[in-house]
Amino acid sequence: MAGQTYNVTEDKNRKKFYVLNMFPYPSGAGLHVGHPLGYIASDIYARYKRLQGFNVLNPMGYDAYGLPAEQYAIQTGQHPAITTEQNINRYREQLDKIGFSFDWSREVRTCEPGYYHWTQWAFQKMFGSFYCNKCQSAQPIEKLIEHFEHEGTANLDVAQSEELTFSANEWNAMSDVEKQQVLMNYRIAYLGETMVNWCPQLGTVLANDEVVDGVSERGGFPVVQKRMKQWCLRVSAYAQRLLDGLDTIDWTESLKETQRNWIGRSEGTEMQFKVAGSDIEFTIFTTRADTIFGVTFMVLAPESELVKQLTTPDQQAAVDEYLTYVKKRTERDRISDRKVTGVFSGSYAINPFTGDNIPVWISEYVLAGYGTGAIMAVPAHDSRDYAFAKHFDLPIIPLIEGADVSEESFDAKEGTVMNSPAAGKTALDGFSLNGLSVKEAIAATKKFVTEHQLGRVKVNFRLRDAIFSRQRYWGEPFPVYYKDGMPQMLPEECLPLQLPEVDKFLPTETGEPPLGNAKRWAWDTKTKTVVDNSLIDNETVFPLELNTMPGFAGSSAYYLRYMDPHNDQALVSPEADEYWQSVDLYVGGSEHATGHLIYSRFWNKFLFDLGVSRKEEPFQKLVNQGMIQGRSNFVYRIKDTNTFVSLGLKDQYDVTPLHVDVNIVSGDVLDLEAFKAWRPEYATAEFILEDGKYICGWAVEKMSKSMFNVVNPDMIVEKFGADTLRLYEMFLGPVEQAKPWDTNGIDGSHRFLKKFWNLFWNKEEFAVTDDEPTAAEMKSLHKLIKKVTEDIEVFSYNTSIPAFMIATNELSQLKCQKRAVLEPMVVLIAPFAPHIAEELWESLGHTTSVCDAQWPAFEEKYLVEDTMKMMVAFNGKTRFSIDFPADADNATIEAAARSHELTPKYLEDRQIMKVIIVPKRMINIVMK
RNA sequence: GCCCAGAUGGUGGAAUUGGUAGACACGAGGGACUUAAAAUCCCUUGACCAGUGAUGGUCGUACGGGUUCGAUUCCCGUUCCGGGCACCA
Repeated sequence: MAGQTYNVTEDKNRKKFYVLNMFPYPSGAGLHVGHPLGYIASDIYARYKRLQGFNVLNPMGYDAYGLPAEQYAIQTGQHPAITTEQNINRYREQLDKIGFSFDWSREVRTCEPGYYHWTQWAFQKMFGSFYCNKCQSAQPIEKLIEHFEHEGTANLDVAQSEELTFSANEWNAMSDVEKQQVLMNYRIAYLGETMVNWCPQLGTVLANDEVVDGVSERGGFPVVQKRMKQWCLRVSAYAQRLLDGLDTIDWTESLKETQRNWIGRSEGTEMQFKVAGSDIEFTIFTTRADTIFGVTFMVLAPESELVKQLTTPDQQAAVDEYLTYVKKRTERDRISDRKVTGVFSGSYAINPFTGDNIPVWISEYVLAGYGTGAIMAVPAHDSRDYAFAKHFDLPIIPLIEGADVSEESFDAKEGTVMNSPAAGKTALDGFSLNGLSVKEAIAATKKFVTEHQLGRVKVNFRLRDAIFSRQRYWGEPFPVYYKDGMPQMLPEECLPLQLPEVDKFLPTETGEPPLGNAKRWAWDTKTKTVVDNSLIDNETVFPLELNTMPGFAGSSAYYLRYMDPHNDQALVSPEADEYWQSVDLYVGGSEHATGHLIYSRFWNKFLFDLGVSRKEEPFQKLVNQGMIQGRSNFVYRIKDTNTFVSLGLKDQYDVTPLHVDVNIVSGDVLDLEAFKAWRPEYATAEFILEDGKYICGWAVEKMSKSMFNVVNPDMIVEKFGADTLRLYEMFLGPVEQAKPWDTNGIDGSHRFLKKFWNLFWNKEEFAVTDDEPTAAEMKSLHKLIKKVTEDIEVFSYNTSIPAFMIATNELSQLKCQKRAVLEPMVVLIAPFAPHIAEELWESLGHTTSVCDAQWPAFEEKYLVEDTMKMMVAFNGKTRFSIDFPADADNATIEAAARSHELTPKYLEDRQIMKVIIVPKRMINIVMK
């Protein structure tokens, strides 16, 4: 084992297999037993594939940029690079103890210039690209410029922030800065003034997936909406491809569903509404075009630009007051108290189908960021509109036959349409939906709207562009400088732009990001070097970007970098990429479903468009390992005393439950001396015991320091060995499932390994003979091969291990010491318990590593049962069973039946009419 | 509210295609070895009923129905737990 490496090269003579774990953020707390779960599962798979002859890439690295190191730096002044380095060393030490087969020569760290070179490079490429909807691909921005020079915005079908209209002449007449501003509207990485999630406590903006329930995911601080100029990635351009790609990959249905929800495709209609008494026209988006005859009011988002235009002078004061109120509310407020608020704008819109005047309201329940920020409200068939109409006493017109809308709206898309138009009224061009089903009505309305140019069919996505700036120090710097207020990219050959030194990691006094503290953070365009800020003259020396990139930047393409980690000419060479293609098995937590797993799919699709990545989807199969929860222990202190009472007796006293360190509890029995030594205040503790023991209470909680339920893998390895830890983690339950850690059961796994060992070791020496194995021994072996092979393929390791245990028990009873049986068993156990396998392999007289052995193939002939069972059942019950030889013919079966109770008399007595023999397991069915 | 995935002994969980439910392990109880302890090994362990006993019977996979000779498995409905999305029009 010593000195063995698992380093691989692109060996074209062998088939490749790429196994990947989500790389960890090296936190100061080190690994607990939950972290290695996924690594163990994927390591088993990697070792299995290697034994099958695959060239397996199984790399590991560190997602090294992150908030905790920066916050530690702010508190202590310790440079985050130092903290990160220390934590990485600790992680490596812990990982090495568990015996993973990682190719450490390919290790990456996102914070190293050699790595983030390519993060910056990809960002620059995104800046230099736009998204063409027609060819569904990213294209160089030069192509767009060419289009503008010839046609302006005519015949343009591209992803954009706003729909702009200008002619070729207008474009050509623009100044350079104006052109730059226009292009920003189309770039895939763009500087955009948008509403962002601003977290004042963290002093930075956050992406949508970093905000949970209106507070920051890290720290749980309030988040407010703020208009800011930030770098953004046009992820939304890829929405349809991100959705379609899900059908091509082997992920769990629930994870795909989560991504589908997040992408939020919705097919609907955009319709234009004119404003009464003016030539203003505005557009709304609806999925229920069929409800156009039930519209009784319109609603604008408070942030909508239309608010200014549509507010009448006599409503101005009320509207202003409302806008002030809305501005004060944080995201959290809006979620927690969902009260109905709003104000009338004073204007009326005209229903294009009926000509009716409809009041236009303003309310925060309409979101500026989705659709057009304006809706048509149909209170009868939308619960939100219904609540609004009830609150402000607006009319409600039911449109579905039989729907009772006196108490609540009827939101379901079913039923027969009525009142469309209402009796005695006529709509534009005699249009009517009455009598149609809702589905038909939606289709008919879409058709009518398109033909009469009242609007268009439109697909909307909930997926927002990713905000890509963070006001932090410990992240990738943008390779960007500013000239005339417009961002300029550093020349490609000047990358990487290295993170500068600062003396303070906090924002500057003027509120600029931490990089504002850097003294040497200016770009000299002549020498193409970073120079002192004092040299900035805005002619040849310019200020550099002060924001840094977010956490997901470095993790978005690391799987490509592992293919060719030391290449300083390219992110990945075409040769390496051609060989490794994409990740075959990706293992990690499902908490990344809407973050990393969306961003890296987007990032990879962009690189695919560029021709850098050969596969459109980066991760073919994905397995989410479940979280390992902690199992906390409690002691019960009698109030106002230092006396602790055992679990069974606690109800007789008035007690306070207190968390106790699980490491001084064994099988829920407290180690009293260790408890007294645990904390000074317990040194004089007294105990009320039951049966001479102190029994602790327990509960399943998140594994965390504060609950004293963190179990460190190092301790397990020290006590039982890495193989026991590996085996036990797999035996705990299905890999995908969340489950509590319970050290109690670990003895079983440990005992099994000892038993396995004792198949070879007869207390004095390794004893294995070259005798031919018996059929029974071969059967035991081949059943095991089949079971383990199939289980590994579908990742159900927890059922594989019992198979080992059964086989081991069977063979130990057979006093098996046959080489032909034991050698394959060692190979089989090798993925699960590599250390013991390696030692046994050597003891069997092999000079090569067990990794060079071949995974055994099972032979069908040993699997066939020698006896079959015939089951006799009637009245829904199995009555008895008869054994007979497996190769029996019908006469033999009949004879077997007759020799038992299944005689004609038996059948007659029970009024059994007929016996059916079905194939498969030869089960007999007896019918009355 | 919408969507997805679940529910099996005291516990974690097996049963992969509809075919003897509860593999394997933990825990518990009993026993062997031992001066003793540790270690190891063996037996019992879903519930209930009958029997001294071997054993036999009934019930039993959240709940209520259905399909089937036969359902943990398939279908319909209900309850509960977990996850995702959520003023997304």
